[in-house]
Parts: sequence; structure tokens; C-alpha cells
Amino acid sequence: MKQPLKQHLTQLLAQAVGELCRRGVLPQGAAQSIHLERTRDPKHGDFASNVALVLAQLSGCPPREIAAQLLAELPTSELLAKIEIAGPGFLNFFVTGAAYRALIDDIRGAAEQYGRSRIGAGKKAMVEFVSANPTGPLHVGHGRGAAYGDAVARLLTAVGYQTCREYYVNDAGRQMDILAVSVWLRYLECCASDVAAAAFAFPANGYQGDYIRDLAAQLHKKHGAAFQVDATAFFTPRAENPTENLAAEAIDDEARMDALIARCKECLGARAYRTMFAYGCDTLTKNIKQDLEQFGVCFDNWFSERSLLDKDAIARAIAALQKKGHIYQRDGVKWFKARDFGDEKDRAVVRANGSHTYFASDIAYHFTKKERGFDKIVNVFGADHHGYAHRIMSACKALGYARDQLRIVLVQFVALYRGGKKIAMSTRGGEFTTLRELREEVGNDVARFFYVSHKHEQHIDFDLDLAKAQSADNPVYYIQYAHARIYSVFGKLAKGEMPTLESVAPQYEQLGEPQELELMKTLSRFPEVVAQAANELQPHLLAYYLRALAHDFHTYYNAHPFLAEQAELRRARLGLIDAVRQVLANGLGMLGVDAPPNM
RNA sequence: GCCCCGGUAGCUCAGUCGGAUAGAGCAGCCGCCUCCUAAGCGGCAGGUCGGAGGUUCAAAUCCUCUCUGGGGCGCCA
Repeated sequence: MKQPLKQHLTQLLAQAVGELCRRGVLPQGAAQSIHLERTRDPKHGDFASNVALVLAQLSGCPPREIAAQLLAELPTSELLAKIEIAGPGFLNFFVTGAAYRALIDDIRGAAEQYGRSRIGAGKKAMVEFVSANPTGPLHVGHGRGAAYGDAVARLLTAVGYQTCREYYVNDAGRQMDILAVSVWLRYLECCASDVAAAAFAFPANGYQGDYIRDLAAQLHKKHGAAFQVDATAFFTPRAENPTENLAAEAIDDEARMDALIARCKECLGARAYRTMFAYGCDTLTKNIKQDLEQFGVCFDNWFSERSLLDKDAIARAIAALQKKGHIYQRDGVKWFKARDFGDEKDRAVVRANGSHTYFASDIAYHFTKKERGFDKIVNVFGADHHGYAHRIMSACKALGYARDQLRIVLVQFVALYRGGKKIAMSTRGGEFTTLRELREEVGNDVARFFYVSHKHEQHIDFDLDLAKAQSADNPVYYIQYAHARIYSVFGKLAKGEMPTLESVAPQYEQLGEPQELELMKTLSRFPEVVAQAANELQPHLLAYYLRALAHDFHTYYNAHPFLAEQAELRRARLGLIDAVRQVLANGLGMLGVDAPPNM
């Protein structure tokens, strides 16, 4: 039985429906209504289909009558003990114990391949995630995106896709200029030019975090006074341009920041500014990379926004849109006809002064994604980017993406609580909890499992005190414990006088206890869960599944001894729990969580 | 003002393109280690699925309205 149970039964049902269609009992297209699902109540068998109820409406026949005709047409299968018509017209399928028992050796034979499939075989997928601006350390919100995106990538790999993890580095644009200026101002403080500090308060909309001071200190240590300027002259407004009054409180904060950036470039010269800019950007990018690697998240590609210019991608992307007639000019500005693709308004791509907008970079970026030949593209965005999702989607439609080629997933916020109080999160304000701190407090596995066990569209509240206090009760330990317990049993076996499992092939006929059947049933669901989680980009389904599997195992553990006196029974039980061990390991692996042999 | 996501047990959350009696963990109560790891197991209790209409054989699930919490709306990034 190499084919998953559910798939097999669905095919049988499809044959029966097809036959009734041919005979004209059912309308054409009835096959679309075939659904088979796992039952909740064992009285209803293992699988149930409501197909007769749905077809009753289409054909005008009473549902139980349709069910009876389908039953008559269903091909026999040695995997089925019986099929019943129940309630208003459900078809209930009862799977034989033998079918489940055969699964054990299938799993043990397939080993780490069990649960994987070839749904995406021969296709390339890209998951773009995190993509935080390199303007500071990653915080707990980014951690969620990282854990989620990585799990999605692992799931897509599991169902056969050749998967690429990509991080889009926003290393161009105003935010990075603000970073550069922030570093530079702190650097001036390091130069002990007390005048600078005295003459000028650090701007409120600059990056406030202590890490900026660290960066500045390193920069000073490395380059000495290379970037020093006469602070008094720098901050003194020049008569010919009063808006340059950098210290004035009268002008708007953002305007002041722009002036500050301009003056900084001017005073340092393009080359020195570039060096300093790159220093901040590169260092922070490196830190982010390191953080993610320590979290177990490794990207295949770090895609630089600036590289779009080198590749001439922006010009090419705009030209491509222009050629298709999706660009028009008004007031000297080039607009993309986003409204033609479902957005609420048209969007500017090139300003009157010739500079391109941020959106133009994004179009170009998605132009390259298409160019690179990905069949399935997943963008994982923070919920705060939801306004952008429409725009990107409309641009991709215009660029000729196939329907459903791009999936944009919005991951909701993580609200952090400590001592019952919400912790504010602001990178510029410098007040936030970093991913690193979280990892150090609760550990990678707890953090990853917590993140990934929530639906992405659910806001989550993370109480740090609670997480620490309850870390021993964390569900991830419950699952890992089941895995470790199995190792422990085999360890015991190796030390004892009983023959090891490998010496004789197990026969599973004796496995008939309720806990054993339940466990086998749960094991059989694994490939379905993986496929669904991958298709729907919902790793939390797998997290819940693993919890259920661990529970079935612990129940079994408490009910029956595995190292039974009777050799035949012992081998069978050990075979079963070996299959459980395999599935736990495979599943945890797909979530990026360790499966330790002992705890 | 418009758009997105939530509101399910005291708390944190699941709930299969509508399906049979709405589930789990934590917290609470009662039991279980001469036996493979008690980070475990069994049991009890806990619900007008935010509210009101509607669609139908069937609604936590779909539609409309409404209350409520979070987020977003630029030639910023």
C-alpha cells in the first residue's frame, strides 16, 4: 500500500460516481462534488463522504437513494472492511486493521521520505521572507516571519518543490540614509567633539537604539577621525538657505532629517559618505544574518535592492510595462495603471525629477523573480505591509504572472507582554525586544514552535514571563519527550537480554489494542497533513498534528509495555513505535525543531 | 472615511472548499509510578461559537448589518 489511504478511497469513489454519470443517473460534472474526509466519531468509520447529499441537490434524487447506488458501484477493496450508508446519506468507510498494520513497514521502509510527496516535483518555488530593513537588530515580530517562512519553505521542499529562500535587502532609500546619519552623529560624539553634542540634540526621528552607539564606536576605532567635520560650522545655518537650519525646532522633523542627510553628504563628500553608509548597512545585515542562522534559518539568496540598478532591472521592468501599455505620463510623472489590475488607484513609478519610487524597485524586484523562472512565489509580509500587497499583486498581474503564481501572506503582529504590560515596539525609538533576547530566554525550539503553531492571520500575544514560567509545560517538549521516550525504550532493549528488533522481521497481526489502532490511524494521516499544510501555507496544521501524535503515543506508553515478554508481540510493538519515532522526527524537522534522542 | 485580520471554555488557541454530539493545552477538582523517562496517563467540571437577521436538508464555517480589539491607507521607505 504505497498510495495514501485517502487518495486510494477517493479514487474508488470517483469510479463509482463516474459510472453513474455514464448511465445518466447523475449529471455530468458530478465528479467535482467528491469529497472524502476523516471522521471525528469512530462510529462513522474512518472516512466519510457527503457526496450523496451534495449530488441530491443537483440530480433531484433523495440522498440515501444516491448513496445506495454509489455503494453498489463501488469497486471492492481489500483495504475496506465495510461501507455503510448513515444518517441523511453519508457514506461511511471502515478501513481494515490489516490495512493500517501494513502501514508500519511502509513508514519504516520510507524512513525520512515518509510524508514527502511529489506534488511539486520539477517545479521551482521561492519563499521571500523576513526582508527587514538593515536598520537595526531583528525583533520578535521578525522572528515570527522567520519561523513561519522557513517552515513554509521546508514544507514546499517536502512536497517536491525545488525551494529557494530569499531575503530582500532594502539597502537603498531614505531609511538607510537616516541610519547613516544616525551613526554619523553618534560617531561625532565619539570624536569627543563636545561641541557637536552640545550644539545639537540627536534627532527624535533618528535611530535611537544603543546599537547605533556601538556601531559609531567601532567606526571611530577603525577609521579614527576620517569622518570628522567642524561641528559648529556644520550646524550653523547658512544665511542663503534658512530651511537648512538643522537645529531649529520650528521646521518639520522629516524635513529637518532630509536637510541633515543632504548636509551630511555634502560635508563628507560622496565617497566618504558611501563608506560610512556601507559600514552601517553591511554590519547590520551581517548581524541579521547571524541572528537568523543561530535561529536555524538559512537563506539561499540575499537579494540587494541596490543590485537592481546594476542589473538595469528597474529600467527593464518599466520598459516591459510600458510596452504592454500599462504606463502613462502625467505632470512629468510616470504612472502605472494599477487600477486596471484591481488596485484602488494608479501608482507613481518615476517622479518628475527622474528618480524612481520605492514601488518601482518592487516592480523591478518582482520582474527578476519572474525572470528567474519560479513556478510558485510566496511573499511573506508583516501585516503592516498590507497596503502594499495589492500594489505588488497588481504589478505582477501586469508583468504577466500566471494566476496563483504569487501568493502574498500577511503575518500578523506579535504583541509582547512582560509583567502583564504590553511592550512597545519601535525600531527608531530603540525600544523593542530582539529576537536574540527571546531566543536566549526561551530557546530556539520553544520560540519556533510557538510562532509556527499559530495561524499566520492570528494576532498573537506572547507573555514573556508566562513563556519562561511555563517553558517546562511547553507543547514542544511534550512532542520531543515522546520522541526521546522511544529512543529510551530502544536503549533499554540494547542493554537487555532480549533480541534486538532487527534480528527478526516483525509480524503485526497481534496489534489490535484500541491505543494501537488509534496510533496507526494517526500515523496514516501524516502525508495528508503535510500536503495540506504545504498547499495552504499553514504549518500550524502540522504542529497540531504532531501534538496529537505525541498524545496517542503517550497514551499507548501508559497502557501497554513495549518490551513485552512474548517475543512476537514485543517485536510488533517495537515496530510500531519505531514508525512513530520516524514520523515525529520527520514532522519536527519540517517545522525546523530538533528531535532530540533524550531530554 | 475606505481597506485588511481577529472576537470559540476562566486564560492561550484549533476547528478540513458548510456536515453527524464544537475540540485541545494551561489553570481547577479527583485518581495513577515495586513496571520501558510522571516533561506522562485516566477521569470530572467548564460553551447563547461577540450580537441580530438571511441563504438550506444542514451554519462556528457562506451573505448583509452591527458591536468590539489590532493593523494599514502618500510622487515615505
